[in-house]
Amino acid sequence: MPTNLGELELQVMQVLWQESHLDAKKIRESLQGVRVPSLSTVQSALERLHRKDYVARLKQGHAFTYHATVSRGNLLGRMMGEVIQLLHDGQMETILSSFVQVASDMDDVSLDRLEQLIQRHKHQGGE
Amino acid sequence: MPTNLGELELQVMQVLWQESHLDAKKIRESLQGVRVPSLSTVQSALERLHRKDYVARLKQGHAFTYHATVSRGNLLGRMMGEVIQLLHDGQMETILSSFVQVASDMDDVSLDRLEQLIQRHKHQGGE
DNA sequence: TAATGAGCCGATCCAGAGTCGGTTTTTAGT
DNA sequence: ACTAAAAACCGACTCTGGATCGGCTCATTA
Repeated sequence: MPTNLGELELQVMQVLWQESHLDAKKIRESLQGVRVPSLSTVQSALERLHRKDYVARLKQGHAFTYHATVSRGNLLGRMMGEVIQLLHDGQMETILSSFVQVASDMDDVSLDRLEQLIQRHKHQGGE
Repeated sequence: MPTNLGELELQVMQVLWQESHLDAKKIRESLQGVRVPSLSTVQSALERLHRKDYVARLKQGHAFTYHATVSRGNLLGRMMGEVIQLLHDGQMETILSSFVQVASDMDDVSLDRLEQLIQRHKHQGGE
C-alpha cells in the first residue's frame, strides 16, 4: 500500500514521463547512468510497476509498450498526501507550517504563484 | 539517507511526540495495539532512531530517557522536501499544483491560514 | 515450420526493519 | 564491598521488497 518506489523503478518512470509508449528495450536504452541493468531487470521493474498500477501496457505487435498511468505531478501529490496521512496529528496547523517550511526554498515568485493557485482553488470550490 | 521510518519506529516517535523523556519501558507501555513487542524490540527501534538522529537520550539515573530531536512538523516538512526532490522535474509549477492538489482536502479556512503563512513568510524573507 | 525475439518464472543477493533471548554491565540496597 | 535486580547491549534469525539475471517458453514472422 505505501507508495514507495525503488531506484530503478523511479528511473523507469522518469523515462516514461519523458516519452510514452515505449517497449522494455527502448526503456532500457533510455536509461542513463554508468550501470545499465539487463533487459530482464528492466522488465522486472516494469512488472512491479504494472502490479502497482503505475504503468499500463499494450500488446503492440510483437512486444508490450508501456505508458505511465499516473503523472509526475499526480504521484507527487499522492506521496505528499501519504506523508501527511502518516504524520498528521489532527492539527491542520502542523501541515500548513510544514508546507511553508518546504516553501522556504522557493523564491517569492513561486510563492506568488502558489497564492494564485490557492485563490483559483478557493473560487472553484474544489475539483 | 532516505527519511524512512518503519512501522514500530513511527509508533515510537508518536509516543515521544506526545510525551517526552520516557525510558524504553515506559515507551513500550505507551504503545497501543493488539501486539505489543518485547522490550528488546522497542530498544532496537530506539537504537535505530538514535542512529538516525531522530531521538536523543540521557542517562537518567538507572535508565536512558529518550526524547525526540525532530518535531512532528519538522519531520513532515523534511519528508515532503524529499518527495519533492525525488520527483521534481525542474518545473516549479508541478510542485505548486501538487501542493494545491493535496490542499483539495482542505477547507477554505485552512486555505486562508495557508495564505497567511505565505504572507508572513514572504515578509520575513525566509526563516 | 523453424528461428529469432520477447515475456515469464524462479533463484539469488541485499538491505532495512522487526523480533528476541541471552550475556554483560550498571546501579542500588544491605 | 557484595550481590541481586534491572537495563543495556549484542548477535542471530526472519521477513519483505527491490535489484539482478539466466534460462525456459511461447509467439510472430519470414
